[in-house]
Amino acid sequence: MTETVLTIREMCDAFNVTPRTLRFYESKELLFPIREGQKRLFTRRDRARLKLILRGKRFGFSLEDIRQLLDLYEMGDQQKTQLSETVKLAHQRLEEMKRQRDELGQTIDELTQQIDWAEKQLEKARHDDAA
Amino acid sequence: MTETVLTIREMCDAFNVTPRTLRFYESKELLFPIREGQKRLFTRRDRARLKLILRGKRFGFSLEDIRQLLDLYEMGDQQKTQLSETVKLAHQRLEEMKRQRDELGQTIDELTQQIDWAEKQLEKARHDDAA
DNA sequence: CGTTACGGTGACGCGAACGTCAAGAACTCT
DNA sequence: AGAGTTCTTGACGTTCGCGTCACCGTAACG
Repeated sequence: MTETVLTIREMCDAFNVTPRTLRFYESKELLFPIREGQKRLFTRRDRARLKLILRGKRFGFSLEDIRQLLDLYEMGDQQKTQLSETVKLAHQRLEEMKRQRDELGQTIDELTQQIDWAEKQLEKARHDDAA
Repeated sequence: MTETVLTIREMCDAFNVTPRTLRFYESKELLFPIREGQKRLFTRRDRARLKLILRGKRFGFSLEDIRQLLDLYEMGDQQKTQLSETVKLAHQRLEEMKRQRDELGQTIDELTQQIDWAEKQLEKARHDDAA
C-alpha cells in the first residue's frame, strides 16, 4: 500500500484550485494534510474529501454544510452518541438533496421546452427574412 | 383576467423573503414590480420570476447567472440577434444542469449507502451494549 | 554564495448577497 | 392633530469564500 501523498502544488494541479483554497479548507477543518516539517502533504483521504467538497459546492452547499456531511463519511470507530446525531442530520440532508434533484429535473424539462420554443422562433425569423 | 398584484409585505410572506431581498433583486434587474406612487406592486410575472430565482439559488447559481436564464423565459418579440446568443448560453446551462443532476444522483446513492452502514453500526452497538 | 523556486504564515482586500439602521413620505385610526 | 403602521430611499455593516500582498524559511542550482 504505497500511500502516495501530494504536495500542495500537485494537489492544486490535480483539482484545479489554488494553494490559498487548500490552506483555507484546512483552516476550516475540511482537509487534514500531514506535515513534513512545515510542508503539507495531502493523502488519499484528502483527495477523496476535496472531491466531495468541490461537488458539494456545485450543489450550492456552504462549506460548513459540507464539513458536517464529510464527517459522516469518516466515522470508523467514533462515539456512538455523535453517530446517532450525525445520522439524523444526514437523513435531513438526504431529503434535501432528493428534493433538489427533483426540482432540478423539473427545471431541466422547463428549460428544454423554452429552448425548443426559442429555436422555433429563430427558424421562423430566418424564414421571414427570406421573404 | 384579474391581474392580482401583491404588496411587498404580501410578496415577502408568500415566498418567505425580506423586503430588503426584493428591493435588492429589483436593483439587480431580476424583478420589475410596477409602481403605484412610490410603492411597489408585484405582478404574476414577478411571482413566476421569484420562484425561479429561489430555485436557481438552491442549485448554486449566482444571481447574475439566474438573470440571464430568466431572460430566456421572457422573450416575446425581442431582437433575434440576442435571442441566438441567449439560446447558446441556455444550451450550456442546460448541460451544466444535467451534469449536476447526474452528480447529485450519484451523491445521493453514496450518502444512502453511508447512512445504511452507519445505522448498522448503531444496531451492532446496541447489541453489544445488551451483552 | 547569491538567487531562484517553492512553501509557509499573517493580514488586509474584495465581490456577492443581503442585514441593519436612519430619516422621511403616506395612509389610517381615534 | 397626534400616533401608529407601512412603505420608501440611502448608506453603512456583515458573512462567506477566497485573492492578494508582504515577509520569512529552506532546499537546490549555477
